[in-house]
Amino acid sequence: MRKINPHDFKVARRGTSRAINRQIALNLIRAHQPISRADLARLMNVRRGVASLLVSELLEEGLIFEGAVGEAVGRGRRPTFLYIDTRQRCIVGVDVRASRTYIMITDLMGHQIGAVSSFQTNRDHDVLVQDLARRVKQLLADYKEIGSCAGIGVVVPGMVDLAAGRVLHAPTLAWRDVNLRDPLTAAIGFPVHIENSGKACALAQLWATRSDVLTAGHSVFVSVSDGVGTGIVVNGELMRGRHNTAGEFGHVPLSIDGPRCSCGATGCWEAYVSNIATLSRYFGRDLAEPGPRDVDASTFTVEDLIARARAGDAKALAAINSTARYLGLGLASIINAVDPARVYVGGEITTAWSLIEPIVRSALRERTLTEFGGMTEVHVVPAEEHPRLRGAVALVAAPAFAAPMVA
Amino acid sequence: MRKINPHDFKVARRGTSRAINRQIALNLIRAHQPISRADLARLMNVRRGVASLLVSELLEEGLIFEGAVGEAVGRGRRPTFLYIDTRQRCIVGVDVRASRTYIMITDLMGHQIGAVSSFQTNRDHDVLVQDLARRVKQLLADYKEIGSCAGIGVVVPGMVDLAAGRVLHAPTLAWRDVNLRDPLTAAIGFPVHIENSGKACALAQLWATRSDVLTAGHSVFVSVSDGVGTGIVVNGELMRGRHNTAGEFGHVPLSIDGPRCSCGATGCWEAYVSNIATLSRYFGRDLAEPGPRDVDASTFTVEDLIARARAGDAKALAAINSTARYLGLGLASIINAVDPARVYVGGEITTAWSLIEPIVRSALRERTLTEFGGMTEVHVVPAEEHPRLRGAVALVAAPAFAAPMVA
DNA sequence: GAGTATATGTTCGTTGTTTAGACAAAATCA
DNA sequence: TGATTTTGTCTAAACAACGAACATATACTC
Repeated sequence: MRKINPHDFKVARRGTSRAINRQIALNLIRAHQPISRADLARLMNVRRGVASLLVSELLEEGLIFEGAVGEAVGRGRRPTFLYIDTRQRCIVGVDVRASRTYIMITDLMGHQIGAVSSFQTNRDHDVLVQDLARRVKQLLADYKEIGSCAGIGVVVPGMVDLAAGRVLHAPTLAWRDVNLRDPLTAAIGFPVHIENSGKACALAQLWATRSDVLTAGHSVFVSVSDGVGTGIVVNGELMRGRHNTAGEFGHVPLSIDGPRCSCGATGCWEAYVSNIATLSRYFGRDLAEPGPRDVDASTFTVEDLIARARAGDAKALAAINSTARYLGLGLASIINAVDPARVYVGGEITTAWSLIEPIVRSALRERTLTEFGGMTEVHVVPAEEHPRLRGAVALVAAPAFAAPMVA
Repeated sequence: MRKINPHDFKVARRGTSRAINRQIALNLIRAHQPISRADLARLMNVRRGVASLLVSELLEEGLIFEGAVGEAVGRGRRPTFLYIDTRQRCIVGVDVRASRTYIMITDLMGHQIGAVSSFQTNRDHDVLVQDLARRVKQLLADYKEIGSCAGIGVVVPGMVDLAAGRVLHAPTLAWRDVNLRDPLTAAIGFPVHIENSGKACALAQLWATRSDVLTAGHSVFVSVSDGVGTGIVVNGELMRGRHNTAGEFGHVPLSIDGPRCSCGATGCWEAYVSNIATLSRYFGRDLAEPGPRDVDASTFTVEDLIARARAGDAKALAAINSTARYLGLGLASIINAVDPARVYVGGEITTAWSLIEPIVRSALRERTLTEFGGMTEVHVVPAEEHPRLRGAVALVAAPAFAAPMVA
């Protein structure tokens, strides 16, 4: 039950019905391919004639293509199968992180082509833009046979002004109000989309075809790394808020008297569960504080810590278990606030999931208000799936499939 | 950019464009009445012919009516003004609270008719249903000349299963899984809508005509009384989540080591800012704990406390100031999570707003992540506006104006 | 192998809706 | 009194869903 905004609405024009049904058809083909015109008509509950017209329109625009004639199910004429046309177009996804920047190339469905490459992130954004432009151009040249590029998606660990294409604040990169989109667009020559990494991860899961049935348009992505990034999907739409800064559950407190957080406040969830927090707990001091560090502490990662815990280091296990408990307590707050059908968790800590899952779940149940909330599905997204890169790709791929704005 | 759910979508039928434009027209008349067909056509950017057809449809259905011929602005034929037809229909709003239950009767626009009445809440829900049915019937008989009743809206301080019309859990009433809707419908004979009070308050503000311009579909309602109720509006739609339990920011922690909350957990925001928490702070002990209470503590209200603070009682002022600070800290979490254009605050504590606003604002700024967030408008809703009763009424009134479900 | 049944995909007339423009009615101004 | 302007209605054209018929292609049956 949405309210129509009397100052910003979309009147239905002559072509609106067609536009709506066209997008529905496109999405059904995406979700059920290979699929025939007749099956499409049955799914949409319209006459075959209508489905045929919609299909011919999508064919003309090159969004879908007719594959081989399929096998007949019983008797009768064999169907001609339809597919999303992922040939001749590609998407480049870029994940800018504090230490390294990752690049991936995919087809229009977001299927990975070739390997993920990476290079050291230069914190001077002008240099980074040049680095990126060179590498993206090289990648597109290497995969020339795949066809033209539909766009570049870039995710950054910080807040983004979508309209201006600017990174408002990225603490780990020490960026403030950096225009990344326009210089990149100018240097590469293809449209560039920029977004916060947590939001993009949530988008990627929303648009992943496998998630269709269960999440029903309500899901949450929590990315635990140096910081904690979150993206919230409500009613099938990413929650952006008034300034595209919604969804920052990483800085909701667990204890306002708790440890200092990178954001300047104290006791944020992030200050309890981020990789830095976990390592600090292990080393028994605050790694965020400036000061001398031994070699161990500066190169030692959470993966190393998990390895030690698995090898029987009780102190390592205790540090991870603490993080697990705080993770569950924070997830409970998100579940109480959003009531999602599923929570996705990504980040290095998930490699220890078999160790920590019971602790996470028990902490989660401890603070969820309802029995349903306590049973909320928590789904681990392993690093090999490259959730941030998939999010970057989704920035480019998703708009073509989105519902038209109406009413 | 909403995703189309390939398992639950709405195909555009022949009448879909009409249905969309009909609702837009209805909303524009609601927002701009009195308005002529020609002005409506200009606002919608359609031909006058289309607007005329839409209007005649709305006239036939009795949703609007033609008023007197208006004054001509310059030369030319005078316009005939259109209005939402609030005659001959009424709505009854019911606010069930732990101590008392309130009843109000309004027209279809939600404009109050007569005075608000109230009676003591009987915690036996069967008795309460009978009490309510009798009083609502009496009220409708008293205002017989207003016309037939479009429906009864009931708000309760607890979680509600909308599909089943059941109150899942209302702690202050000690209700669990109580079917309120069906017995009430049977006893009164008009459709009954039940909803959580925080959600309903948010709905009422969303549908209040004055808020159209500024909130842009992103707003939050926080109701501070015995507990803390919240309702979140995202993209012009109330955030319900998978089980209609979304929006419970009252139980997001300020400090997980903090005081015990009625929900069973510790350190919830509610345990810091609810009226009970404020009074406990003043009396120096936990009022939620069972045990002997002096007369003072059981009849003394937050309003009394505020009166003492205004009269110069330093201890009272300190208790209120603490609440103000915690209020601001919690609001910051909501703002970080939702990034609303405006936050509405209701409840007894708002009568002290002139005292506490600077403290609330400063605490809010302390924990908001962005400058924009820190500037988020906080709007006090005084008790005289009866926000919960308006919410109850909105449950009945809003569906007629909502955008049609499409795509 | 011919005929029948069945499924796919196209075509065509019907109905409903927006779009474009003309027209009558009503008011102001010269 | 006539020109001008605005409102509201009406008509034809374009467009899209609806409904049914038709051609095509395959499998099954006798």
